[in-house]
Amino acid sequence: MGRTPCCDKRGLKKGPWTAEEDEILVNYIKNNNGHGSWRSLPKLAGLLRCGKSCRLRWTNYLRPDIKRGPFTQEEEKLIIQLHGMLGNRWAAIASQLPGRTDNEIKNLWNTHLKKRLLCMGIDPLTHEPFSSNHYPTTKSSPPSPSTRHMAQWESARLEAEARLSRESSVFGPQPHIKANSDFFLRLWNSEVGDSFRKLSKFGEKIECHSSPISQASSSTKCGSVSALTTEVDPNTAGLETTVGSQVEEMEYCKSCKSNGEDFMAVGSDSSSSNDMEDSSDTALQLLLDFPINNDMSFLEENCSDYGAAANHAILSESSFICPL
DNA sequence: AACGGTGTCAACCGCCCAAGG
DNA sequence: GCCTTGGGCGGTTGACACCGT
Repeated sequence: MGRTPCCDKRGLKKGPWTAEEDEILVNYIKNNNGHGSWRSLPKLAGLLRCGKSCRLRWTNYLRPDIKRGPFTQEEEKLIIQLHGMLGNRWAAIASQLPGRTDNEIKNLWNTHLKKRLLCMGIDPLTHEPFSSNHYPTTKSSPPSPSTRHMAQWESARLEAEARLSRESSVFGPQPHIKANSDFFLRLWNSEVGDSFRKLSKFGEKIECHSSPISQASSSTKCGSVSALTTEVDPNTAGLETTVGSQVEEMEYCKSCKSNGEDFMAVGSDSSSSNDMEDSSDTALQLLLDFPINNDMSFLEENCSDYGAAANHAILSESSFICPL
Protein backbone atom coordinates (compact mmCIF):
# COMPACT_ATOMS: atom_id res chain seq x y z
CA MET A 1 0.00 0.00 0.00
CA GLY A 2 2.79 2.36 0.84
CA ARG A 3 2.83 5.34 2.95
CA THR A 4 2.10 8.78 1.69
CA PRO A 5 4.85 11.27 2.41
CA CYS A 6 4.40 13.16 5.63
CA CYS A 7 4.07 16.29 3.63
CA ASP A 8 4.48 17.60 0.13
CA LYS A 9 8.21 17.97 -0.15
CA ARG A 10 8.13 20.27 -3.13
CA GLY A 11 9.20 23.77 -2.29
CA LEU A 12 10.13 22.83 1.21
CA LYS A 13 13.48 23.67 2.65
CA LYS A 14 15.87 21.01 3.86
CA GLY A 15 19.16 21.08 5.66
CA PRO A 16 20.37 23.08 8.59
CA TRP A 17 18.00 25.43 10.31
CA THR A 18 18.71 29.12 10.38
CA ALA A 19 18.38 31.30 13.46
CA GLU A 20 15.36 32.96 11.89
CA GLU A 21 13.60 29.65 11.38
CA ASP A 22 14.38 28.67 14.93
CA GLU A 23 12.92 31.90 16.18
CA ILE A 24 9.75 31.48 14.16
CA LEU A 25 9.28 27.95 15.44
CA VAL A 26 9.94 28.83 19.06
CA ASN A 27 7.68 31.85 18.92
CA TYR A 28 4.89 29.90 17.33
CA ILE A 29 5.02 27.16 19.95
CA LYS A 30 5.25 29.69 22.75
CA ASN A 31 2.37 31.75 21.47
CA ASN A 32 0.18 28.74 20.93
CA ASN A 33 1.00 26.96 24.16
CA GLY A 34 2.30 23.99 22.27
CA HIS A 35 2.87 22.73 18.80
CA GLY A 36 -0.62 21.44 18.09
CA SER A 37 -0.52 19.45 14.91
CA TRP A 38 3.00 19.14 13.59
CA ARG A 39 1.67 18.63 10.12
CA SER A 40 -0.12 21.93 10.01
CA LEU A 41 2.43 23.83 12.09
CA PRO A 42 4.79 24.88 9.29
CA LYS A 43 1.97 26.38 7.29
CA LEU A 44 0.49 28.18 10.27
CA ALA A 45 3.85 29.38 11.48
CA GLY A 46 5.01 30.40 8.04
CA LEU A 47 7.88 27.97 7.77
CA LEU A 48 8.97 26.29 4.58
CA ARG A 49 9.67 23.07 6.40
CA CYS A 50 7.86 19.80 6.75
CA GLY A 51 6.14 19.07 10.02
CA LYS A 52 8.47 16.26 10.79
CA SER A 53 11.45 18.51 10.40
CA CYS A 54 9.87 21.03 12.77
CA ARG A 55 9.15 18.37 15.34
CA LEU A 56 12.69 17.09 15.15
CA ARG A 57 14.18 20.54 15.45
CA TRP A 58 12.01 21.30 18.45
CA THR A 59 12.50 18.04 20.31
CA ASN A 60 16.21 17.73 19.62
CA TYR A 61 17.36 21.29 19.81
CA LEU A 62 14.92 24.06 20.65
CA ARG A 63 12.99 22.59 23.55
CA PRO A 64 13.67 24.77 26.59
CA ASP A 65 14.46 21.85 28.86
CA ILE A 66 17.26 20.53 26.68
CA LYS A 67 20.47 20.15 28.60
CA ARG A 68 23.37 20.96 26.34
CA GLY A 69 27.00 20.29 26.85
CA PRO A 70 29.05 17.18 27.35
CA PHE A 71 27.67 14.14 29.05
CA THR A 72 28.78 13.57 32.61
CA GLN A 73 30.28 10.29 33.73
CA GLU A 74 27.11 9.57 35.64
CA GLU A 75 25.07 10.01 32.52
CA GLU A 76 27.37 7.80 30.51
CA LYS A 77 27.21 5.11 33.15
CA LEU A 78 23.47 5.27 33.18
CA ILE A 79 23.32 5.05 29.42
CA ILE A 80 25.50 1.97 29.39
CA GLN A 81 23.43 0.36 32.11
CA LEU A 82 20.17 1.19 30.42
CA HIS A 83 21.46 0.07 27.06
CA GLY A 84 22.36 -3.22 28.66
CA MET A 85 18.75 -3.61 29.69
CA LEU A 86 16.94 -1.95 26.84
CA GLY A 87 19.15 -2.20 23.80
CA ASN A 88 18.86 0.49 21.16
CA ARG A 89 15.70 1.94 22.62
CA TRP A 90 17.01 5.43 22.62
CA ALA A 91 13.77 7.15 23.45
CA ALA A 92 13.30 4.95 26.49
CA ILE A 93 16.86 5.56 27.58
CA ALA A 94 16.45 9.28 27.02
CA SER A 95 13.38 9.31 29.23
CA GLN A 96 15.65 8.44 32.15
CA LEU A 97 18.06 11.25 31.42
CA PRO A 98 16.30 14.54 31.89
CA GLY A 99 17.27 17.11 29.34
CA ARG A 100 18.91 14.66 26.99
CA THR A 101 17.40 13.68 23.68
CA ASP A 102 17.28 10.28 22.09
CA ASN A 103 19.25 11.62 19.17
CA GLU A 104 21.97 12.93 21.42
CA ILE A 105 22.20 9.65 23.30
CA LYS A 106 22.20 7.69 20.08
CA ASN A 107 25.05 9.81 18.78
CA LEU A 108 26.98 9.44 22.01
CA TRP A 109 26.54 5.71 21.87
CA ASN A 110 27.58 5.40 18.27
CA THR A 111 30.56 7.71 18.50
CA HIS A 112 31.91 7.03 21.97
CA LEU A 113 30.37 4.39 24.14
CA LYS A 114 30.17 1.68 21.52
CA LYS A 115 33.84 2.11 20.77
CA ARG A 116 34.70 2.01 24.43
CA LEU A 117 32.93 -1.28 24.89
CA LEU A 118 34.59 -2.63 21.77
CA CYS A 119 37.83 -1.43 23.18
CA MET A 120 37.16 -3.45 26.29
CA GLY A 121 36.44 -6.51 24.21
CA ILE A 122 32.74 -6.31 24.91
CA ASP A 123 30.17 -6.69 22.21
CA PRO A 124 28.12 -3.48 22.37
CA LEU A 125 25.15 -5.35 21.00
CA THR A 126 24.96 -8.03 23.62
CA HIS A 127 27.20 -6.54 26.30
CA GLU A 128 29.07 -9.80 26.37
CA PRO A 129 32.78 -10.36 25.96
CA PHE A 130 33.66 -11.35 22.43
CA SER A 131 35.60 -14.28 23.78
CA SER A 132 32.51 -15.84 25.31
CA ASN A 133 30.87 -16.76 22.07
CA HIS A 134 30.49 -20.27 23.31
CA TYR A 135 26.91 -21.00 23.97
CA PRO A 136 26.52 -24.05 26.09
CA THR A 137 23.25 -24.84 24.47
CA THR A 138 25.24 -25.88 21.43
CA LYS A 139 22.88 -26.01 18.51
CA SER A 140 20.65 -23.22 19.66
CA SER A 141 21.62 -19.79 18.52
CA PRO A 142 22.57 -17.18 21.07
CA PRO A 143 19.64 -15.39 22.59
CA SER A 144 18.83 -12.21 20.81
CA PRO A 145 19.65 -9.04 22.71
CA SER A 146 16.01 -8.12 22.90
CA THR A 147 15.11 -11.48 24.35
CA ARG A 148 17.86 -11.21 26.89
CA HIS A 149 16.76 -7.74 27.80
CA MET A 150 13.19 -8.88 28.19
CA ALA A 151 14.30 -11.68 30.39
CA GLN A 152 16.19 -9.37 32.64
CA TRP A 153 13.35 -6.93 32.86
CA GLU A 154 10.80 -9.54 33.63
CA SER A 155 12.97 -11.19 36.18
CA ALA A 156 13.71 -7.92 37.89
CA ARG A 157 10.07 -6.94 37.85
CA LEU A 158 8.94 -10.18 39.45
CA GLU A 159 11.63 -9.99 42.07
CA ALA A 160 10.78 -6.43 42.94
CA GLU A 161 7.09 -7.13 43.14
CA ALA A 162 7.65 -10.18 45.28
CA ARG A 163 9.90 -8.25 47.58
CA LEU A 164 7.44 -5.45 47.95
CA SER A 165 4.70 -7.89 48.63
CA ARG A 166 6.74 -9.57 51.34
CA GLU A 167 7.77 -6.29 52.83
CA SER A 168 4.26 -4.99 53.01
CA SER A 169 2.87 -8.17 54.50
CA VAL A 170 5.59 -8.69 57.08
CA PHE A 171 6.37 -5.16 58.11
CA GLY A 172 3.41 -3.19 56.98
CA PRO A 173 4.06 0.09 55.23
CA GLN A 174 7.78 0.77 54.96
CA PRO A 175 8.07 4.07 53.25
CA HIS A 176 11.83 4.20 53.41
CA ILE A 177 12.13 0.83 51.79
CA LYS A 178 9.70 1.74 49.14
CA ALA A 179 11.56 4.85 48.34
CA ASN A 180 14.93 3.22 48.18
CA SER A 181 14.42 -0.22 46.83
CA ASP A 182 11.91 0.41 44.12
CA PHE A 183 14.22 1.70 41.53
CA PHE A 184 13.07 -1.00 39.23
CA LEU A 185 9.37 -0.55 39.83
CA ARG A 186 9.71 3.14 39.27
CA LEU A 187 11.46 2.38 36.05
CA TRP A 188 8.91 -0.24 35.18
CA ASN A 189 6.09 2.20 35.65
CA SER A 190 7.87 4.85 33.64
CA GLU A 191 8.08 5.18 29.89
CA VAL A 192 10.95 2.73 29.93
CA GLY A 193 8.90 -0.03 31.41
CA ASP A 194 6.04 0.87 29.19
CA SER A 195 8.13 0.58 26.11
CA PHE A 196 9.49 -2.67 27.36
CA ARG A 197 6.08 -4.12 27.91
CA LYS A 198 5.41 -3.38 24.28
CA LEU A 199 8.60 -5.11 23.35
CA SER A 200 7.62 -8.09 25.43
CA LYS A 201 4.50 -8.50 23.34
CA PHE A 202 6.65 -8.49 20.29
CA GLY A 203 9.00 -10.94 21.87
CA GLU A 204 6.17 -13.34 22.45
CA LYS A 205 5.34 -13.17 18.80
CA ILE A 206 8.80 -13.89 17.56
CA GLU A 207 9.60 -16.47 20.18
CA CYS A 208 6.35 -18.36 19.95
CA HIS A 209 8.10 -21.70 20.15
CA SER A 210 8.80 -21.08 23.77
CA SER A 211 7.95 -18.70 26.50
CA PRO A 212 10.94 -16.46 26.92
CA ILE A 213 9.39 -14.48 29.71
CA SER A 214 8.57 -17.39 31.91
CA GLN A 215 11.85 -19.04 31.22
CA ALA A 216 13.58 -15.87 32.07
CA SER A 217 11.70 -15.46 35.27
CA SER A 218 12.86 -18.74 36.56
CA SER A 219 16.35 -18.71 35.33
CA THR A 220 17.89 -15.30 35.53
CA LYS A 221 18.34 -14.92 39.20
CA CYS A 222 21.60 -13.26 38.53
CA GLY A 223 20.07 -11.10 35.86
CA SER A 224 19.35 -7.46 36.18
CA VAL A 225 18.24 -8.00 39.72
CA SER A 226 21.77 -7.38 40.75
CA ALA A 227 21.43 -4.02 39.14
CA LEU A 228 18.62 -3.38 41.53
CA THR A 229 20.68 -4.22 44.50
CA THR A 230 23.14 -1.59 43.53
CA GLU A 231 20.42 0.93 44.08
CA VAL A 232 19.52 -0.28 47.54
CA ASP A 233 20.22 2.09 50.32
CA PRO A 234 22.83 0.55 52.61
CA ASN A 235 20.62 1.46 55.52
CA THR A 236 17.92 -0.84 54.28
CA ALA A 237 20.02 -3.54 52.77
CA GLY A 238 20.32 -5.45 55.98
CA LEU A 239 16.61 -5.32 56.49
CA GLU A 240 16.03 -6.63 53.03
CA THR A 241 18.36 -9.51 53.69
CA THR A 242 16.24 -10.54 56.62
CA VAL A 243 13.11 -10.03 54.65
CA GLY A 244 13.73 -11.96 51.54
CA SER A 245 15.81 -14.90 50.63
CA GLN A 246 15.92 -13.69 47.08
CA VAL A 247 17.95 -10.74 48.14
CA GLU A 248 20.40 -13.10 49.75
CA GLU A 249 20.56 -15.03 46.55
CA MET A 250 21.29 -11.86 44.70
CA GLU A 251 24.12 -11.03 47.03
CA TYR A 252 25.36 -14.56 46.68
CA CYS A 253 25.32 -14.24 42.96
CA LYS A 254 27.40 -11.13 43.24
CA SER A 255 29.90 -12.75 45.53
CA CYS A 256 30.17 -15.68 43.15
CA LYS A 257 31.13 -13.32 40.45
CA SER A 258 33.63 -11.56 42.55
CA ASN A 259 35.18 -14.88 43.38
CA GLY A 260 35.47 -15.67 39.73
CA GLU A 261 33.10 -18.60 39.94
CA ASP A 262 30.49 -19.38 37.38
CA PHE A 263 27.78 -17.51 39.15
CA MET A 264 25.00 -18.99 37.09
CA ALA A 265 25.70 -22.28 38.74
CA VAL A 266 23.65 -21.07 41.67
CA GLY A 267 20.61 -20.68 39.49
CA SER A 268 17.70 -22.78 40.57
CA ASP A 269 17.38 -24.68 37.33
CA SER A 270 20.67 -24.26 35.64
CA SER A 271 20.48 -27.72 34.17
CA SER A 272 17.83 -26.81 31.66
CA SER A 273 19.12 -25.82 28.31
CA ASN A 274 17.13 -22.77 27.49
CA ASP A 275 18.82 -19.73 26.11
CA MET A 276 18.10 -17.54 29.05
CA GLU A 277 20.46 -19.47 31.19
CA ASP A 278 23.45 -18.56 29.22
CA SER A 279 26.16 -18.05 31.74
CA SER A 280 28.25 -15.78 29.64
CA ASP A 281 26.56 -12.63 30.77
CA THR A 282 29.40 -11.57 32.97
CA ALA A 283 30.30 -8.43 31.13
CA LEU A 284 26.80 -7.10 31.24
CA GLN A 285 26.52 -8.13 34.85
CA LEU A 286 29.63 -6.28 35.76
CA LEU A 287 28.44 -3.22 33.96
CA LEU A 288 25.10 -3.40 35.67
CA ASP A 289 26.65 -4.14 38.99
CA PHE A 290 28.79 -1.07 39.02
CA PRO A 291 27.34 0.99 41.82
CA ILE A 292 26.07 4.17 40.35
CA ASN A 293 28.50 6.27 42.30
CA ASN A 294 31.51 4.12 41.65
CA ASP A 295 34.43 5.47 39.82
CA MET A 296 34.01 4.62 36.15
CA SER A 297 37.29 5.99 35.10
CA PHE A 298 37.94 2.78 33.25
CA LEU A 299 35.52 4.09 30.68
CA GLU A 300 37.53 7.12 29.97
CA GLU A 301 39.19 7.97 26.76
CA ASN A 302 42.45 6.15 27.13
CA CYS A 303 42.13 2.79 25.51
CA SER A 304 45.06 1.39 27.33
CA ASP A 305 43.25 2.11 30.51
CA TYR A 306 40.25 0.23 29.26
CA GLY A 307 42.44 -2.63 28.37
CA ALA A 308 44.02 -2.67 31.77
CA ALA A 309 40.77 -2.28 33.60
CA ALA A 310 39.02 -4.76 31.45
CA ASN A 311 41.78 -7.27 31.70
CA HIS A 312 41.86 -6.81 35.38
CA ALA A 313 38.21 -6.71 36.24
CA ILE A 314 36.15 -7.95 33.39
CA LEU A 315 37.91 -10.20 31.03
CA SER A 316 40.05 -12.27 33.29
CA GLU A 317 39.50 -15.23 31.02
CA SER A 318 40.67 -13.62 27.86
CA SER A 319 43.40 -11.38 26.71
CA PHE A 320 42.55 -8.97 23.99
CA ILE A 321 44.23 -6.24 22.10
CA CYS A 322 42.53 -2.89 21.99
CA PRO A 323 41.62 -2.40 18.35
CA LEU A 324 41.75 1.38 18.57
C1' DA B 1 48.74 26.19 2.53
C1' DA B 2 46.65 22.15 0.70
C1' DC B 3 44.98 17.79 1.17
C1' DG B 4 43.10 13.57 3.01
C1' DG B 5 41.41 11.02 6.90
C1' DT B 6 38.54 10.87 10.83
C1' DG B 7 35.14 12.25 14.27
C1' DT B 8 30.96 14.58 15.48
C1' DC B 9 26.29 15.66 15.31
C1' DA B 10 22.16 17.78 13.22
C1' DA B 11 18.96 16.39 10.14
C1' DC B 12 16.63 13.25 7.08
C1' DC B 13 14.39 8.87 5.76
C1' DG B 14 11.54 5.12 6.14
C1' DC B 15 9.13 2.12 9.01
C1' DC B 16 5.94 1.14 12.79
C1' DC B 17 2.03 1.87 15.63
C1' DA B 18 -2.01 3.89 17.65
C1' DA B 19 -6.00 6.60 16.95
C1' DG B 20 -9.83 7.88 14.48
C1' DG B 21 -13.17 7.70 10.69
C1' DG C 1 -12.34 -4.96 10.42
C1' DC C 2 -10.16 -1.93 7.10
C1' DC C 3 -7.97 2.23 5.72
C1' DT C 4 -5.88 6.66 6.45
C1' DT C 5 -3.33 9.75 9.06
C1' DG C 6 -0.15 11.75 12.38
C1' DG C 7 3.38 11.11 15.49
C1' DG C 8 7.29 8.70 17.15
C1' DC C 9 11.34 5.95 16.74
C1' DG C 10 15.73 4.05 15.16
C1' DG C 11 19.04 3.88 11.44
C1' DT C 12 21.63 6.41 8.32
C1' DT C 13 23.59 10.31 5.95
C1' DG C 14 26.13 14.33 4.93
C1' DA C 15 28.09 18.72 6.21
C1' DC C 16 31.34 20.52 8.96
C1' DA C 17 35.33 20.73 12.16
C1' DC C 18 39.53 19.09 13.47
C1' DC C 19 43.93 16.96 13.01
C1' DG C 20 48.01 15.01 10.97
C1' DT C 21 50.96 14.87 7.01
